[in-house]
Amino acid sequence: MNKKIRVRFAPSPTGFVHMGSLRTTLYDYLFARKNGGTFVLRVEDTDQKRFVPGAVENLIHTLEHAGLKHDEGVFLEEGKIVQKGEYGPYFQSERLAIYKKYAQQLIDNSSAYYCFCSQENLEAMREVQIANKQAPMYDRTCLHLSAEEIAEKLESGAPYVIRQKINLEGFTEFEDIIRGKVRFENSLLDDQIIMKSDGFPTYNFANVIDDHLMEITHAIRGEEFVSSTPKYIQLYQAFGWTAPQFAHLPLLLNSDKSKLSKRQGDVAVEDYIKKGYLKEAIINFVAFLGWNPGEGNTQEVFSLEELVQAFDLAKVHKAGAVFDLKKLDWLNAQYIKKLSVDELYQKSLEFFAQKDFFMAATNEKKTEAYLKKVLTIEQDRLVNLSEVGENNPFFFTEIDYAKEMLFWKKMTEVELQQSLENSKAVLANIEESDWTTQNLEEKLFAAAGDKKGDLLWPLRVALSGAQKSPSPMELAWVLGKDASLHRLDLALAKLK
RNA sequence: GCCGCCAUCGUCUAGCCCGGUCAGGACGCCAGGUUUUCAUCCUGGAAAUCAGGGGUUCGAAUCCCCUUGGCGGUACCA
Repeated sequence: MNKKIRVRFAPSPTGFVHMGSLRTTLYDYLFARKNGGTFVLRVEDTDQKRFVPGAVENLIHTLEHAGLKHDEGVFLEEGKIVQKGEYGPYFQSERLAIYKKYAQQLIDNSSAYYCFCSQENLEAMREVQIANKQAPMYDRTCLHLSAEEIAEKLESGAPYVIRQKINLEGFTEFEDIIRGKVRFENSLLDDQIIMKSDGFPTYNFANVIDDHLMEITHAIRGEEFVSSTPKYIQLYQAFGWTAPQFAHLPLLLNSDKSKLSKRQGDVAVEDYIKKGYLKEAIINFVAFLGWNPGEGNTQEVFSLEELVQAFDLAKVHKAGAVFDLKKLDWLNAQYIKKLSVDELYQKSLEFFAQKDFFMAATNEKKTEAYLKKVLTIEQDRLVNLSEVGENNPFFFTEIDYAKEMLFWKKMTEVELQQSLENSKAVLANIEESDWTTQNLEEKLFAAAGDKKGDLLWPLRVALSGAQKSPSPMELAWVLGKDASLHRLDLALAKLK
């Protein structure tokens, strides 16, 4: 009853981390942290056909990047996969002998049996059943084989699987932490395969064996496993084991409410990282898809630590949640605003490096000091890191623009020239050491009087070549005195 | 088909367990303000007859029943 809480994240290594998997892991993590439990990472690599090289490394890397550190199981150390903990091995592919032993135990106590039916026959049987509007279920042909027949077939090396012998009487029910009581009629349960003909266990079997052997107390997983849970429970019963507590999480949905899929957009955590979403924003966002602190709490932005404090598995919803990028964007912008310029700079470098306009820029525009100035201005305008510099390429490139853009409202050419000369005089009079946005603003405002547009608009265009840009003071500050004066000269040259 | 789960603004949701404020917040959207443009920021607004229909009750989003719709499962995938 007071056993130490142990949860596991048990992904199959298919190559990338699905957003849904991230949320499951996050809930595992939050639940473990909140309750002082242990969080185990176990790799469910029982499907050899789906083996993807490098998937495990990628998986661990992504989880660690997200900050969801586990305590036990499979880790990555200096690029190498290592296993830590007293319940290993943590790769199911390395536990084959264990599954074999337990499967044998079930055969010995008549809770499982050999099945020699071919896949073609099974398929044909299923088709007939469906045609007859019956539920597709194994017909137990092999359950009735005599001991001699079984021995003979095994002797001859015939391929076989091992099936769980379901107890068809009565019903099986369990108490789901999220859904409450769920009950299934046993007569509807299928004699599912627990050991495949290649000697590997199915997820349906390995999951039960490992959760028990690893002393998992709470099985937190996706809703898609609800209907197989009664079979797992029968397995626990057949062994005389106590089942863990179950918590089945609601699904993540596309905007059309179908299960979140690749076809309708990016589903991999890595995709969002590459697009410049901060891990904190992704975690925060995904945490609220299917859960909410409730009780009138209206806080939206939560750090991982705050999530640990507020999290409650019982408050997780039952209904699926649509994955709404707009809210992710907003959250990401919030997190970007909270960054220090140093942090923003560090995180932005790789994104700058992806831009042609940046790579083509002169060296003095790639310095740390210069980029930090650019980022200071952009911080409030960024939705994600990948758009860094994108809206203000004039910080990096030479500019060109039509002369007409320089005019503010109904200004004449003479007035425009005066305006630009005026700006030039003001800027020329400011010492390099006083070159701050605050001081620039003070001096420019003083020179502009109450007709700010007449002075500031031409200056903006002269400095940026664009109609939409940060303020002229900010532009001048980033560009520096020399470049600003130079760009003013270029503007004046257009009037000649 | 069969089994199971679910159902509050467009979206994420609070409220539901312990019936009784104009059903609250956030994103998005619209309008206004700040402002030299953009963004930020501030203010305001539209937005759910609480899926529909029956009950129970003085009173139901909240309790009960039915219907509908959506989703999941029904593999030698997980």
